[in-house]
Amino acid sequence: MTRVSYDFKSIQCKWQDELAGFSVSNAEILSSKDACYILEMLPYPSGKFHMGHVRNYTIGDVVARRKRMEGYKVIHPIGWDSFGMPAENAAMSNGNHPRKWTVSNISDMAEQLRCFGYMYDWKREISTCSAEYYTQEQKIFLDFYKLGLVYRKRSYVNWDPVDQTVLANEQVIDGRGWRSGAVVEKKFLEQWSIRITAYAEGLLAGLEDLRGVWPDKVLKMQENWIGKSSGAIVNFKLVESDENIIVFTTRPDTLFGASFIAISPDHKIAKRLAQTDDTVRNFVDECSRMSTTEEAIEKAEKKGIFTGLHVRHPVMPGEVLMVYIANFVVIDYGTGAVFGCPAHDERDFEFATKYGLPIIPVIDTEDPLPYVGDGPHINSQFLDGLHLDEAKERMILYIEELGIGHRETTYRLRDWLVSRQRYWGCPIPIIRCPKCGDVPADSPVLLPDDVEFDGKGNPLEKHPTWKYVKCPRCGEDAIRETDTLDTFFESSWYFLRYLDPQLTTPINMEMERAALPVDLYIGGVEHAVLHLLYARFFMLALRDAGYVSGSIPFKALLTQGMVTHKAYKNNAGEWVYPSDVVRDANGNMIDGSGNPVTEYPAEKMSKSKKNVVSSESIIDSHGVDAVRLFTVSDTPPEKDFEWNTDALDGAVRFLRRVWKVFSTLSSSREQHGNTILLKTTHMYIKQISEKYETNSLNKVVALLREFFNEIEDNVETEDEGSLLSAFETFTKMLYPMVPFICHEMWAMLGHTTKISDEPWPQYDEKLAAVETVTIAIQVNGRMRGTFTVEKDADDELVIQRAFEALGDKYDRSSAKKIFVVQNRIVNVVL
RNA sequence: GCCCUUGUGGCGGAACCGGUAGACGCAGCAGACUCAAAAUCUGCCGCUCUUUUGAGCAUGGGAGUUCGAGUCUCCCCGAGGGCACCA
Repeated sequence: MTRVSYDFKSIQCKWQDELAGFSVSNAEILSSKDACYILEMLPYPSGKFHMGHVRNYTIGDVVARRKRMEGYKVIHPIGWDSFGMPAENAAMSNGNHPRKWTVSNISDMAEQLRCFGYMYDWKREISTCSAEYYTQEQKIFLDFYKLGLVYRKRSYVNWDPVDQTVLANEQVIDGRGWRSGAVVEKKFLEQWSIRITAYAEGLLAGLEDLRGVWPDKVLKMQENWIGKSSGAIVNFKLVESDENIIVFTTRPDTLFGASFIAISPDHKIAKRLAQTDDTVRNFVDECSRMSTTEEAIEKAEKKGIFTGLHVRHPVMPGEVLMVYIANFVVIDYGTGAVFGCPAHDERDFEFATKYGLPIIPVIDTEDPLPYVGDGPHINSQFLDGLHLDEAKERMILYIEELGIGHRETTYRLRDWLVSRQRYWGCPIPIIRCPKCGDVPADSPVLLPDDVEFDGKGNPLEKHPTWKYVKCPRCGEDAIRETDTLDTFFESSWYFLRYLDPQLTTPINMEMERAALPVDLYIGGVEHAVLHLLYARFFMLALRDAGYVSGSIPFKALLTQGMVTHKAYKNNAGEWVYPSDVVRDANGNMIDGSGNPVTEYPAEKMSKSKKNVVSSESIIDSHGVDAVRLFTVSDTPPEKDFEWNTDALDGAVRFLRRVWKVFSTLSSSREQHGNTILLKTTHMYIKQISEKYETNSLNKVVALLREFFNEIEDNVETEDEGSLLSAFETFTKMLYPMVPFICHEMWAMLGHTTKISDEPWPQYDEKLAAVETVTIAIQVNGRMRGTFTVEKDADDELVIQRAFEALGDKYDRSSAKKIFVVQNRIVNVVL
């Protein structure tokens, strides 16, 4: 065998093209029953390929390569989420057109992906900013429109003052824009929305199908986001007029404890009063100025103002309740009005105490008020003595009987606001005609290229000609909608487009039946309620629009953790690159100029903290295989991964050792009898396959290293053929993680076929079986030694051997009881 | 405030269904090779006492169930995440 040293650079060069991709045609997929769709969240082409990408795509590639060896027709596509703000911002700062900027970034990033040896089907590549993609999306949009799932209305919306656009609820995190981080303002604007709330129940039910295959955390987050609550609607009649105040409650059982009504400052009655009453107007204005950030809400005092109005108690004739406008009642949940039951609600209690309102207990309890738990009802006429669930039920039936209310379920989920006042997005294909109203565009709406970026407003709005069109219905002058779609719209269905990216209709349904749901979807957990909720909604809506047959986009989900690194700051308050931190003579950390440095705990890699590691420099110094191996070693995929250059060195060291053993192998395949390594090999095939199956890649690496240690230990003693055979099996199982070195070794071992075409190793149950086991001996539950015995030996023999091993110190006759767990333990109780 | 997850050596992490805690690595220590260093190889490596042998203590803390608990139950503490004037 050739004895050249491990030179990762030449190996990378040699196999780059070989590894760059595998294509499986639709014909192959449709004719076989073994499609396996492995997908990683598509990247935004920022131009920067960071360690988060490396981790995400390495995990996906390892899984895809192994599935392919297992004989599946693997669909493993890649594409570009290429609409969005950064391209437009770049255009504003350097005058480069967003398309040019985007295309050039895509080519840079595609090159990086090739460098890492990721196996993609490049024939399926898509870019969401291409007309082929977004014009198909417009068809979907219009079909949703026809189904009544799209509407335009004026309402309070989240306005991001930095990105100069509105945002969906899901995109506001702690009162700030998800991308810009700016405090979101409330504006009353006319915007396009998607009726995702129509699918609230379906989205909730769909979570049940994903239990066990999606992380519990994600299911829980979506469940909370949808926020179903059941209760009742109750009408309270105003004393002063014929009007009603409609209230939603989850506690109709406490209706007899009602002592006031509170309406939102944005409630129509509050607004009407504000027109004539200065005190009310001042109060309403004050509330609208109130910040909606978390901290502000935390601190805000419960405040209210009496309207002068009263309502009749719906179930206690003769009783009258005062109506307040209160700052804690929000307009966009329930009906924007509540009844206050201070005895059994903390907020109502605070309010009632402040304004001297009655506190009427209706649940018998020893606990101090407010008491929100269950208990027998009191002061509640026909509910007296009943507990929570039954009391609720009886009250709902009662108000339904009286015709003053009904059972009601509400959701926290809001409709998805999808219009954005930006250029670089999919144009909303609607034409606004003064005569006909909103009319669907009769042909695809292309983004014009000749636009100006001066940073003020939407360039489409200011384009001299683009928006002026004739109405497709009446032929009169009309204008195009100049808003574009939220970019989450594109990522909500791209996994369907990969199945047939050139098709002249949006989705190839035959392929959808064959390939969906995606078998494994890999990406960051930050999309738990954004992208992952929208994609689930899309499947439901697309099914109703006749585009797909299934309802689940992703069968299994793996949310990988962040890549983190320690950060360092010097005494001047500047962040310092980890590589610039050294230790002085006293062992204290200092930077290059000798300033003392403080270490900060590992955090997500970010340029501003200088704790980034560039993928280019690291593959240059350590090689792609080592980086790939390292990123799947040690840490489970779903946990945060702390970058550690020493451990990366360890990965290189391991590959060198592998190479060293490889270069001493003989080409002889002659084997002499039943060897130790044969059994070892089968045991490891079994274990490693199992760990791959659950995507426990860190455990796969540990087992591969154990297996290799065994091979290495037997280099001198095993016959050449057995050694070679064990090593080849090892190489096949190592290959999905480090494809470059494995391709090279496989070829040099004299194979004319490629390792990527090898079938996954199978094990023989008999050979993989353990023959002897080590049994632990305990006396009164304390470890007192071990002994070995053949597997499945009967208890009597095991007990005998245990006492032999214990020696003279213990006598069997003095044992009160002896517990034997087969193949594991003997516990002698004295 | 509510909900969820989580806590194991100096570090990342293993440990099937309650049955030998610490696999596999990283760091560290000692030795071999070397003029020396690096690389490589060999050995050690939870803590305390002990000459070896061994004994005791150890999975955030405290109780409990059990022959036996990292694993199950209850209480408390810490960390991370989600939601939030949600009626």
